[in-house]
Amino acid sequence: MDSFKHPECNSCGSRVSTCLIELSINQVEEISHIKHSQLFTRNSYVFAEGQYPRGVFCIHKGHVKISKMGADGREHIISFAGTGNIVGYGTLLAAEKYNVSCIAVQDSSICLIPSEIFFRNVRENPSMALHVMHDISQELRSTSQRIVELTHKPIRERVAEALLIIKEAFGLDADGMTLRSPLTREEIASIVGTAPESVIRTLSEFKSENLITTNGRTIQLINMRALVNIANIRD
Amino acid sequence: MDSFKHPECNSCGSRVSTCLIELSINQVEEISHIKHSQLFTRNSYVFAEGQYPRGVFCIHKGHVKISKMGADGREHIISFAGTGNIVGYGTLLAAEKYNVSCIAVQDSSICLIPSEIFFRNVRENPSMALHVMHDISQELRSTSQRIVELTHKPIRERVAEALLIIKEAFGLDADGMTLRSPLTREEIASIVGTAPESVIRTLSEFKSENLITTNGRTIQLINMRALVNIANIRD
DNA sequence: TTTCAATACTGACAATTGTCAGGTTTTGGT
DNA sequence: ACCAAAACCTGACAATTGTCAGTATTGAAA
Repeated sequence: MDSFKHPECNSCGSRVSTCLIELSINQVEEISHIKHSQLFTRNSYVFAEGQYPRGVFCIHKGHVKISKMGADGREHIISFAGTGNIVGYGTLLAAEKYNVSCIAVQDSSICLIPSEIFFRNVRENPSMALHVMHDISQELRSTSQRIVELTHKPIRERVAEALLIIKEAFGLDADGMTLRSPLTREEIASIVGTAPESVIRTLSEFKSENLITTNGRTIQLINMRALVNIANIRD
Repeated sequence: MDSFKHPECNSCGSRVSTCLIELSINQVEEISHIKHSQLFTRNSYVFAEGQYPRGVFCIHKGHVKISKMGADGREHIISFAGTGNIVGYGTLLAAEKYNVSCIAVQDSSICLIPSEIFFRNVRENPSMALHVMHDISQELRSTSQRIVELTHKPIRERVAEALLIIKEAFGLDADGMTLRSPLTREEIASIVGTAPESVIRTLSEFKSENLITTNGRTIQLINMRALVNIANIRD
């Protein structure tokens, strides 16, 4: 979590893949000066449930999980974000405490854009405002989708889907099949909404059906088509 | 679903309880002329999964459920909205097809504000834009909350919580305990994410523990405190 | 390289929940 | 007020999933 040389906003992926694309060069320049930048090591908190937001976070490099503690003390992972994404504007705009935590799953370089400057730009720039609305709406859509999948699908389908979610979030190695994911089996269980043992058992099934192979913590998807089928996705 | 005499926006509850409060009298007047108004009977669709949005819906009077079909063909109810609420701006802003359906659970009077006029107001009025963002963010928060509760709580807790959700959405009769809800046991099951039989069984438990009484479809909450406890809510 | 704690895995068992089948009551339309 | 359809309820059973206990493997730090 040490401070270090600030990345330049101008050349940052977050600038072109998010609502910041709506800003002028001068506005980006201003943000570049005002923002804070930090390194977060794996498992360190970017923000935590119950804290008050002080701005929005740009992921300059790395990956984070958005998760939430259940009443029983178990984690549930709601989504992932990676290089070029912005996290935390939902809570900022709702003007409340965070109801989720954001935790680095890899060593990550992340910048904080303070509330005031974010709000000022949203207020003065209708295109940016619409872009933000668009992004939050998308988050809402995928969260609603997850509700239905978590409540109405058996574990086998949900584990298959989790593998696809991980692939989307972290990508594959050059071989086109090895998941670039630092997640433990327990974290996968927190995506699926089940116990780690159930995940492990399902992964063993998949192995014996030649859909995947594993090597320690890493997983290779060797029959993607079949996994998509099992996951039973329509959208 | 017949057309009928249009309600006046000026005196409508939606005007003061939503983002429309940010509009000037003239702007409200304009909407009042352009909007369409319809009566929806119980179980008729206000909009359906897969359709393209043509605007946002103001609930002048009545209640709707926002729900989604699972891959197994079972309904899941994500949330409710009632008199004075606006539904559907999430999808409109995401510029996609609806991924949820909106269905009247009572006979309801609902107005459609066309996309163009909604977008124009959002674009020209930063306060309205921020208000919309605020509301969507709140929806996102409660949807995230539901994910955790649905995946990590046993049925008993979720049924207790469903009763409290119904109370919030529909209110109580003058006696302070009878739920003003037209929902069937199957619909309650669609909130809880389980089979109707499981709901009925849990309600029977609650009855034998003197937490509720039932009279046909209607339910009286006679020990709210205990129900809150069982629901195991923290926020 | 060695060590040790964390993680991965397996099997057996228990608990929860879903499914099916049946009878009863309620509801809404005529 | 009646009737048919829908909704409610109960019990028995099956299937899924969670829990616990124990071993094997891994990988990060000394």
